[in-house]
Amino acid sequence: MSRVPFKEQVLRVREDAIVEAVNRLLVSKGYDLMTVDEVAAEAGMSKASLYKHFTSKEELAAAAMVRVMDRTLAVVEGRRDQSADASALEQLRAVVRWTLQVQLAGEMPTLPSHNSRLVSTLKEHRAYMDRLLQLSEFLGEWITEAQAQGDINPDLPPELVLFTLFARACDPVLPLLKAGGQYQDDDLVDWVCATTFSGLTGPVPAKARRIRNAA
Amino acid sequence: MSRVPFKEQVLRVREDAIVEAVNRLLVSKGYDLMTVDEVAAEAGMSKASLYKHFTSKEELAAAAMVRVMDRTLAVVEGRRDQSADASALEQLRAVVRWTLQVQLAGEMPTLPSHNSRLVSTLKEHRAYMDRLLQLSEFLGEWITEAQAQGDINPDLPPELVLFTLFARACDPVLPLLKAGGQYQDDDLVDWVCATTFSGLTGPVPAKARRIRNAA
DNA sequence: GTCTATACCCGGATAGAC
DNA sequence: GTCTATCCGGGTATAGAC
Repeated sequence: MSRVPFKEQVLRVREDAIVEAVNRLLVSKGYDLMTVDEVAAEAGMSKASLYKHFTSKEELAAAAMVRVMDRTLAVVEGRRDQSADASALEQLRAVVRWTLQVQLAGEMPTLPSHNSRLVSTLKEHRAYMDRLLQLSEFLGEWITEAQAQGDINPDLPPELVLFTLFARACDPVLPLLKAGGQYQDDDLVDWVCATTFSGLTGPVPAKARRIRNAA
Repeated sequence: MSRVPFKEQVLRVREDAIVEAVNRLLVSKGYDLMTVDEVAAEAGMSKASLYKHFTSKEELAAAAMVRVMDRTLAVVEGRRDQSADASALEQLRAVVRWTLQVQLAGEMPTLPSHNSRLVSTLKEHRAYMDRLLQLSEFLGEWITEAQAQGDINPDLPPELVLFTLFARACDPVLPLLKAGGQYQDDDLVDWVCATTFSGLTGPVPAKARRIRNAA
């Protein structure tokens, strides 16, 4: 077996602690209000040490996004291999469900789209862009398959479907309802998942359809 | 007729210019990256003068939100009075369409939900909260009516429906697709509106339903 | 590589003359 | 009420000793 130098292991552990802290802070305060001092404090080191691992605040954010991308890719690839009998629509629905659960668990980081420095850092970031493209391809296959089977509206551009699914990762509806505090997490996930695929109208029972069409 | 003092007219005009500038900057850079210096420059006055009208950056943001609320309330009340024959669902759909168009036109301001100072300023802000509640009541009536008629899924909490509609005002799908630049604005509005009410599955033609249910 | 201390800058808010 | 000039907190990033 190949020996991993002890020093590198320590390095990895510390960097994991940093990225973990960034993730927590991105969730709780958002990128702009997150300070590098806080990250260092949460990760248990000084700010200067932190800057030896990551060269800028933008790089910290990118690392957190890489981490969540890896988690997502693991889920997607897992379902590819082990639930290959599921329909494309079911696969997509399962991924959305998982995304909503991660968000409810307070583990889904998001970044402000307005910050142009941050956006360009991400666009240059190989590790991040590779994973983003990889994920888009996986989902894209399921999307076109579901459209071919008529499970997703074939008139919609696949791009729009993809973005709509991505958008569930930062859907404001979930935190708003959770803040109200009068619903079970599972119900929230069910409802948002249902509206994503079936809309507010909902899956129309045959009876209601007849009545409405008659009107 | 009651005479409006000239000085007050000037005041109003200048404050309109300020709020207009804030709106533009909120759209283009977002709250965090918007600086009060920029607002003053765009409004054509010095920062110190600006602070005579609005006492803080948060108040500026609140004023912009009041403005967009007023625009929205005008649309809603207009449809109430002049399109009273439309179904509740049609009314809601029309409001969503209008919202999406405003967003595409680059006139829809949004605020970061993470900033707790900002959030508490808004919660204390009478003018803003009054309008928010008023709008929620108007939409709430249409929502329960549409649910009673079976046009909106009655199993969904009205709250969730309301939040889902509100969320269209800051839907990231629209700007993402617009950035791609290969679709007409009208199509984008149609598609997002369709997915909001009918979901990604889309309005299911009877034929497809039979085929799928048989499988 | 880790720390303490600090340079440097930017942005919100204000002082004080007019 | 408007301006110029300034304060001051806080944030990113770095210097330099260990």
